[in-house]
Amino acid sequence: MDELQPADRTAVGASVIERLEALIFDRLEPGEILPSEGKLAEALGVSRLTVREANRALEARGLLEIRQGCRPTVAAPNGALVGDFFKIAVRRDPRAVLDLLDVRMALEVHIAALAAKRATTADVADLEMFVEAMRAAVDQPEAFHAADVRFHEKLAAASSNRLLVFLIEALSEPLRESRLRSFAGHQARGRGAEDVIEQHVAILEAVRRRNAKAASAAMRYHLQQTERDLRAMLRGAPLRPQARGRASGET
Amino acid sequence: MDELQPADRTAVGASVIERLEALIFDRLEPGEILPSEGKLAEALGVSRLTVREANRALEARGLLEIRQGCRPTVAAPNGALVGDFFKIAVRRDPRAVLDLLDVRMALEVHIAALAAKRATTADVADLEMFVEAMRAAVDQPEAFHAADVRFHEKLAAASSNRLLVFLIEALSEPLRESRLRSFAGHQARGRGAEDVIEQHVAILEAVRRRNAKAASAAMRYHLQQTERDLRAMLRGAPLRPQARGRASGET
DNA sequence: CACTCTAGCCTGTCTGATATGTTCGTGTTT
DNA sequence: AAACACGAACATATCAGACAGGCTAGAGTG
Repeated sequence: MDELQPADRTAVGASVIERLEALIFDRLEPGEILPSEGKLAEALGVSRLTVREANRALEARGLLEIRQGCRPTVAAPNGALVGDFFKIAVRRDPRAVLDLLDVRMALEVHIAALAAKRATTADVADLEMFVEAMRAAVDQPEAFHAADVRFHEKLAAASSNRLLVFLIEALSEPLRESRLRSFAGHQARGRGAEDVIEQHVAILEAVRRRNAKAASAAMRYHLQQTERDLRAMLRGAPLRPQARGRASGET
Repeated sequence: MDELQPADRTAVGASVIERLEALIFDRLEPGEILPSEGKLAEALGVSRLTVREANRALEARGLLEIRQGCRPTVAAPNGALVGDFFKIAVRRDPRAVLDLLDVRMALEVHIAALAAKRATTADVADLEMFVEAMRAAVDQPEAFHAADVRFHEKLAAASSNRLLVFLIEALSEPLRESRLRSFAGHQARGRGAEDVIEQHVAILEAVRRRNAKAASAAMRYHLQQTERDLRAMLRGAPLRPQARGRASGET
């Protein structure tokens, strides 16, 4: 009698979402595939439409991946959702970029400390490699920036905390979109690149020595310098409206 | 020729989502309402179903609120999405709770420093009030815990960083679900409550004195103690399976 | 003026049909 | 025999029309 009969024709969707969610968490691993919409509709006693909407909702929550022609596959957790949230916040209020920098400071400083405690020798070797890549790319802003990002991502990974990795990942996207990238390029061109490398070396060496406090301090200094240069550049050339190819055409 | 005509009948949904997104960000404020599904379908030249799915997708991303009978309203940004992400991560791997504690440590330590720099006298007064509430509730675990949470939320607000507020909000939900709440109650019963109050006072006083370093240190100590006690309790009585009313009945 | 109640709007769900993308087995070719 | 091309079966994407149930505001009543 407790089998939920479709007496209420209005809460069916939510019920289907819950049941699919339970199915995904309790019986399936990331990468596995779900039955097709038709099969699920029949099994759950609802229409294909309802299953479809449930699938889309779960996709939006990062639990499923849906492509036309293929059955839905269970998605591995990733920071895309959180990145979306940050992007939305910035889009609603551009000043939120400064808040993003605060968040990054908080996370990276802690990451540096954790990495100093938990990094393996292999991790340290990888970090060193990225610093070398930066040295080799002082004249190539793109490559320099890429190596910079990889260094920070690797450091997050070395903290052995997957959530921190996701969060750093989520932060880098909206920060990059906010013209901080062109800034990084600008930064790399001048002799500032050497300072940036030096700051990364300081972090790396602190991690190698397993000195959490020094790693935190080095990271804090690095981000403070980055933010200071950024603010200086923004004052110098404040938000030049991105010159896209769009001349006119606002539907 | 580049006006997206519905020649492709397969990318219509994504296009509608993008257009609605632009509409929401560029022309509407939180609280305003969108046209009904039917109107939008007609205006965009697609079927009601497509608009409906777009609406649900935007709802899942935290941009809309949809209730039966009412037209969709633009939602204010909130941390629910991020909270969902954390909850999902924990559900996939319960050990992620420890990662959550790391994240909280990172954020709260930074929040304490920012609050020391930015808090107004009114903020400090509010914080003091919550400490008083904790003092008055040493024998009422529920109220004690509530005041504790309010203190931390208020501190985040005093950092003048809305993203940090959302993140703290997002963290508290899954942490509470992870039986940390019963722990807080347990903690409040013993004389540990006095220690906890003392730790909050230390944070409060550091903020009042505008001493960012001291505030950070006090917060770090507080969270370290909390985590230490938590681990001790988990070792003492490891995950007692929640005794619900369910005797038997797994579908 | 306050209260009720209903008509109309809106979302929730179902049915059935067509278009488009994916996969995999089959058959052909080299 | 192996590699490639092709098509049938399957799966999702979208459309159209219909009905059920929730919500709101304005008409009507006391």
